[in-house]
Amino acid sequence: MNRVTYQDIQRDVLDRIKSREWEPGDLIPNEETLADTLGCARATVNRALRELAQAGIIDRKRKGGTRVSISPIRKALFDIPIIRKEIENKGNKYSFEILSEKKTRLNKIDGLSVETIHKSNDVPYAFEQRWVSLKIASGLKKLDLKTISINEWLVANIPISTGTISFCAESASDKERKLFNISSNNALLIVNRETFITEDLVTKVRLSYPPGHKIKTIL
Amino acid sequence: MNRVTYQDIQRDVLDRIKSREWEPGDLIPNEETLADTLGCARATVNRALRELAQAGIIDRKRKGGTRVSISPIRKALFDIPIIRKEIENKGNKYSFEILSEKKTRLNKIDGLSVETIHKSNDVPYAFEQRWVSLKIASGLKKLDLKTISINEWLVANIPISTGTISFCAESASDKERKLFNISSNNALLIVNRETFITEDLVTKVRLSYPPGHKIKTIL
DNA sequence: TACCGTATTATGTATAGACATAATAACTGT
DNA sequence: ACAGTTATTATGTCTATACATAATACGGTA
Repeated sequence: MNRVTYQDIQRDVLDRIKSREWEPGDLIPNEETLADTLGCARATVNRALRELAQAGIIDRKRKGGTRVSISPIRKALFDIPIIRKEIENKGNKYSFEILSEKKTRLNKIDGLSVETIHKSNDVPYAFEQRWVSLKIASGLKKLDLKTISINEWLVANIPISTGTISFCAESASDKERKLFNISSNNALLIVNRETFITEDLVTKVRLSYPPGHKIKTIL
Repeated sequence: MNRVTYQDIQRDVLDRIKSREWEPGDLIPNEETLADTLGCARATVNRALRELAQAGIIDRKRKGGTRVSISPIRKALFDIPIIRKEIENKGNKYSFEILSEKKTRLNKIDGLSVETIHKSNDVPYAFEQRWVSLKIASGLKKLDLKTISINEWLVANIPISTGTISFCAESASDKERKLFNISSNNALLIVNRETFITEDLVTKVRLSYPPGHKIKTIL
């Protein structure tokens, strides 16, 4: 006489959708009847369905009821780790080198521009061009930069932020061709990130990865 | 005498983290004391914190308590829409053209290989190379292919699936250079997707986007 | 000291009941 | 037929309580 868990309910619902008992667009029974037929409380059904809705599997509307999502805008969750961890997780040695560092202005805000090359087992792994607001960078002493990368410093010291991230492809510049030691006009994967703390641009990063690099996730 | 909602609690917690009252790595009060000080039920605090944990803001462990996550921005949620919608959402006209179609085997499984070019206002937008398992493709008649793309047919007809997605950059092939009308050896953004239904590979797609294309999300 | 069982603790989950809210349906009078 | 009001419905949320479970701390025994 085991209890019905919210995960049981999720499995049940997913099975019915997979078996096409409930097809995309179909209205499924309401929480109360589901609770009755499954033998559990409505709150439990609610939690199960709420999470499925978050995942984009079903759509819910007050009074309108719950239906199987018709064009599931599938959502892919990517982990954006610290580069050091990304490398160490592969069992490789991480190191980095600061190539340049100078004061610049971005959108009329004083800041620091830093170029870093991240290495995996001493082989260039990613090239980082970063601008950091001086307001933030003031906490960033020269000493720090010798031991940890800005990337990591920021993550550890700026707990909450919002921002945007985008992926695109670009041909390698001369500088990048030299850094990654690639011969011809090759394709780099570029990640652009802007980070804000309550409206203020804190840092802006362009990361370039050499040909062959993949950013992967499981749906 | 308004009630405290779980969203109030989330705001409160986020504010304390932003103001560095609670720093990365810090243990925060347990659910019961939070409920007492905020004047609400533990279940409400639980829901608030559970969602923040899902978002990667905090880490929770039974008996261990709840602490502010050390590397907070590590998850990015991307929407993977149907290409037609992606184009129509920009207010452009969607069309597509099937370039080739033939039976092939992949991992000893019979299937159909189809090459499609997706267009936005009649300009090539993305090039799709897809393999679909014949078991699945049997439901896919010639008629269907004239009116909707496989991409869309699959999304509408295969409600639930798991799989992998990866991004990378590649230099354009001769074929792609012609399709996108690009002059030199240019960088394409490549999206590779594999979709499974309970262990069985259903479809495998390689999508290539011309130089300049961006896939973006808000953190 | 090393090991093993037990107590403690914080989170995880289920429940019944209540009320809130958004969206629709039904009804009303003009 | 129409616009405006009211009723109904399904989801959304909060509460209080209970018990489950994972991880740690605390013992005592060999």
